[in-house]
Amino acid sequence: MPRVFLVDAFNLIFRAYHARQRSGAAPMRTSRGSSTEAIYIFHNMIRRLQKQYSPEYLAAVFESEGPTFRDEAYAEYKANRAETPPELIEQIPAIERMLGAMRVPVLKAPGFEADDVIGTLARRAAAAGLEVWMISSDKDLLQLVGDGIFMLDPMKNDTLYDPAKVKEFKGVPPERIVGLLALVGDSSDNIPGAPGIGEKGAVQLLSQFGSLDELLDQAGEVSRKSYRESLLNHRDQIELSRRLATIDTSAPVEIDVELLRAQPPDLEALAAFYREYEFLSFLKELDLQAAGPEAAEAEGGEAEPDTAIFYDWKAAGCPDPGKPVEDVLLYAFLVLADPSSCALESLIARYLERAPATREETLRALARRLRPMVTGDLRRLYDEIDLPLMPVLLRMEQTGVRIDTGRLAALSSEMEAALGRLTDEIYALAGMPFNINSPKQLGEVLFERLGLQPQGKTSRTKAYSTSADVLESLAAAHPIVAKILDYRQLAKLKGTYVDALPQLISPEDGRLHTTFNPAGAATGRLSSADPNLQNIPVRTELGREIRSCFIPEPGWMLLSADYSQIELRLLAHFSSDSALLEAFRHNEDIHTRTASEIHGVAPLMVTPEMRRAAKAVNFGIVYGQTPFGLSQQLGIPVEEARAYIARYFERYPGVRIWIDRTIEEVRERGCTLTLWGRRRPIPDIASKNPNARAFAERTAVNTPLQGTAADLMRKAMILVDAELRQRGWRSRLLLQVHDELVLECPPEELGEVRAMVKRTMEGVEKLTVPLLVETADGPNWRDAE
DNA sequence: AGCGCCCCGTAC
DNA sequence: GACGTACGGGGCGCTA
Repeated sequence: MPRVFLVDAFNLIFRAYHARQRSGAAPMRTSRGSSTEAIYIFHNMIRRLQKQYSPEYLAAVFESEGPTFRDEAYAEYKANRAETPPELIEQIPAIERMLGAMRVPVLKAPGFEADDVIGTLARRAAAAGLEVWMISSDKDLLQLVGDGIFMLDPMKNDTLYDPAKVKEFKGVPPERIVGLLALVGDSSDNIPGAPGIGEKGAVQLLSQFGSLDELLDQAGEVSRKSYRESLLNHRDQIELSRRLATIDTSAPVEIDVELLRAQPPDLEALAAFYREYEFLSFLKELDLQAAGPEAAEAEGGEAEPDTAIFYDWKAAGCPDPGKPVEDVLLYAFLVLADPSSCALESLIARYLERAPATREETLRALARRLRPMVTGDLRRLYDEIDLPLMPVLLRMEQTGVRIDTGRLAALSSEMEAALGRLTDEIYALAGMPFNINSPKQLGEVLFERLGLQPQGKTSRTKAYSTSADVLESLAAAHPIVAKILDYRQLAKLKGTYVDALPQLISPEDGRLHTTFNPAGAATGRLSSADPNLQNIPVRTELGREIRSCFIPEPGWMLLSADYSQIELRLLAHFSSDSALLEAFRHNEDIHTRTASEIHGVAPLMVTPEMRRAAKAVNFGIVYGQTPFGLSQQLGIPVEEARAYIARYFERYPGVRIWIDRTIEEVRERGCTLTLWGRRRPIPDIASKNPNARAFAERTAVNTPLQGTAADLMRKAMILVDAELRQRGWRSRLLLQVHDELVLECPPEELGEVRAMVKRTMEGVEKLTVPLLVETADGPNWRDAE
């Protein structure tokens, strides 16, 4: 069906202009000093919409000058609105001229706002059988959505609103948006609404009573007193608010939709415009287009007729196997190894003179800049690991994982009740109610009201610390403390997992789909978000209850396979320390072995407490732990911790040597390297700030271990996925949690898949110590550990 | 109201 | 200050 795009010009110019100001971007001016920022932004937005969606009809709708019917109805209308910056106003005539050159019609109607013009045209075009997309970030327009009318919000990642999306976003369907606005009001338009009724209350009332009229008629029956009185006492004000919020769909716009049909630009006028406003890259592009395709290609460096350029695979989907692919995100991550620097905005700022008009051009330009930097080891990593991993990740994301929602809901109710009880008890012990979730209020209650001994202030704001280890040390001093610790754990697990996860379940297939970011961690680990499925609880009993809600397809099994002690094995490999090598070659329990070494007793004489301390030391070595850190961890004096660490290095001298050598090499080279040559720059290694330098040194030690483990796992995932597919098995990868893979398997495949996964993961690379993979399976994730 | 920072707490 | 890598929830202050 042909589409009509109605662009809410001023709304978008205003929003995009402010977004750019806030981002701190340098102001854009011509050499004569006139501002061109808004012109440039809007130009790019229109070009992008044209390229990306190729609408058959397109028009830009502007506000007309002078008062509208709303000003006549309500003198205070928009009285709160801040003055529009004059330099933005100045650019509007140029924008209209530019649209002329682009042959995009400009519409306005005196006495009406852009919303009314858009509404009128939208209804008319939809009635004529066209599909209408309103391009805007104005929530008021959502009232028009439905019956062939959609809204696209370019400021929100091109979110496209249909009636279901409106309901999801605002809590009410499009036909109740006006009611919602009338109740809630709008401070920026100075629409008063119903005092004391906020968005939540309004959604609840409208869902209960239906329309605004029904609500007003039955206002006496509203149960909450404050709402009832607000509705009864402010009826006139609510009616006025409704009138102001309602878009007029019968504005006098005497224009035939056919006149909005998309046309090619007036190239000469556009070139003149670009010249005048000094948009030189666009001017050059026009010249090249005029000179023909060969010239355009020569200008672009090597030919890319065939190559797909990616940044985000979720938008674009999987290319055919064998098709050349350049992924700008992967390139950037190999070069920079810093997740935040790999954001598109940040890459543009770092590598391009100015942002190209379209996303496609941006990616092309970035690929051209980054390509020559991905050579040698980095090129091999790209070709053999990072790129082949992408389809695997995409499949895992698309598959998702099944959740036992009933069990999760039951857990939520139990936890709710327990939290209620704890809250009462805590208030009673405190002698007053307060917000237990607020560290500030909690600190005041504990350390001022109840007089407990503060353990120190938090680093930045110098507030009382209420962290778990502080509270644990105070548990004996007052009975409230243990209750607060219980409350914290329950509130955390309930809020972060039990209540959050069901909301993210896809209505399409009832499964939970995460997003894996291949450039999410500086070491080369993956990260997982929305939801993060890499930090599902496991340590406490309640946490494991949550884990047990992750379940396979009915009748199938979950299979978990995890690398045992991968980082310590890599430490053995890198350091060649003979005791460490021997321990792993004999497949000893490494923590018991370390305890035995440190205390000079036979492994059989190692007590659980000795093993616990040794385990902390082993972990600490990998993280570059200090005596202070270990003393905190184990609750022992610093001197004792220092002695432990010293004993460790006496028994594993190769480790000491490797750590020193590694730091030295990073100092010379400026970066760390994994086994495959993935680089991470460590600029602070030469810092004069001792703190920064110490941090850099710990990073320098940790990154080769963590990063090599991450690379191993990436390779293993590619191999496991390939084998599953090649064998035509139905078993599939679901999750990766750094050293663990989770799959779901039909029962008849379980045995073979388990053996294959173990063999593949263990055999992924030949090291001087064996890699050991432990597998387990069960009817849920908890029981597959 | 939306955003960002902070504190805190999950995971490996 | 003090243990590496992440994500995210709630509080809270800032800006608009």
